[in-house]
Amino acid sequence: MAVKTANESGIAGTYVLEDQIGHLLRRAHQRASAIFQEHMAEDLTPQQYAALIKIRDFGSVSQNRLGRAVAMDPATSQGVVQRLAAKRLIQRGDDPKDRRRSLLSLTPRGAELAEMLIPLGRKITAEILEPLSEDEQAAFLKLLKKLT
Amino acid sequence: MAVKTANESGIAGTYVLEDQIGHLLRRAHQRASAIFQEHMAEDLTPQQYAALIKIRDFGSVSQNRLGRAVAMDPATSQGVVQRLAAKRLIQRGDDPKDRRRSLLSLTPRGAELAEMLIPLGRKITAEILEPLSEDEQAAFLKLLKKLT
DNA sequence: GCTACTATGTTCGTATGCGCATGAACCGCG
DNA sequence: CGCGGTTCATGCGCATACGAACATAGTAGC
Repeated sequence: MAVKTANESGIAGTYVLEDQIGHLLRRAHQRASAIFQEHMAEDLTPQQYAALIKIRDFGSVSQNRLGRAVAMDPATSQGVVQRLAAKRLIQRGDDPKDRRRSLLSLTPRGAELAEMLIPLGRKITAEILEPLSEDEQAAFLKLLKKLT
Repeated sequence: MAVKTANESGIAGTYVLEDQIGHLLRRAHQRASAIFQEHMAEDLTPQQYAALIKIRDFGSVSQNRLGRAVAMDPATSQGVVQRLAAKRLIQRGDDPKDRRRSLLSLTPRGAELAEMLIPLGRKITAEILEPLSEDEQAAFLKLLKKLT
């Protein structure tokens, strides 16, 4: 029964939601987050984990700079930083050179935890990629990076 | 406990957040959403658009079934459906066979809008994939579907 | 026909995620 | 020095996203 009218380009095919990249990316991200939450310790969310690792890499960093590094809006990183601080994993110090900034750094507990969580992060990454072969994983990573 | 040290695989290398799939998927999804919002009409969010298209495909569908079709939690689809109804794009009817359900369907305005938006959806998909060549796009789609 | 299980829609709480606005502080240039 | 533009942190509003808990409504097994 007349499925053709849906078609603007004359020929074109059907429009299948499940074939749209945006939708697929959303679902893949959903699955990745679910796997992450399933295995991560300390009730850390993916974003909290990312922030923790980045602060570890920087040693000491302002909130905005951290946000840019992990691709978070300033308003968003604000909340993430707050929750990490509430968990006593990071602390805020003052920047003597810029009174607007608060310098974030890991607490001893945060530093210790970060080291313990990294191997866990590797396992999670492996599990997310498990449906793909080695070669496919490499190819996928390469293409995904182009879409960032 | 004692997950050995930071390194379960023995050698392993550095741990770069930017190489983790979860993080890359999140960023790619972020970019896709941004491109979508930039071009979509009627202030429709990606999820609202997905729901609209799916209801169009179904003709008439319950809220939970719709949610499963577009990969949304019942609690989440509730909100999306509410906002689409507030925009007068969909309407809720009663299911005579199951008094728990409310059957969703497009309003005339919603149906008309859906037809107009589909070509827009195609353009958006194309723009999101623009950084990739034709071959890469096909390969990426294929791999991405395996991770859903 | 009754009971146990399941399904549906809803509300609550928490966590992103972003646009927009604001106040404070910094910086470059004249 | 001072002024305009920029940066930083924060707040508010809206929209996902999902777990948990609920009341109501079907359904399967006995």
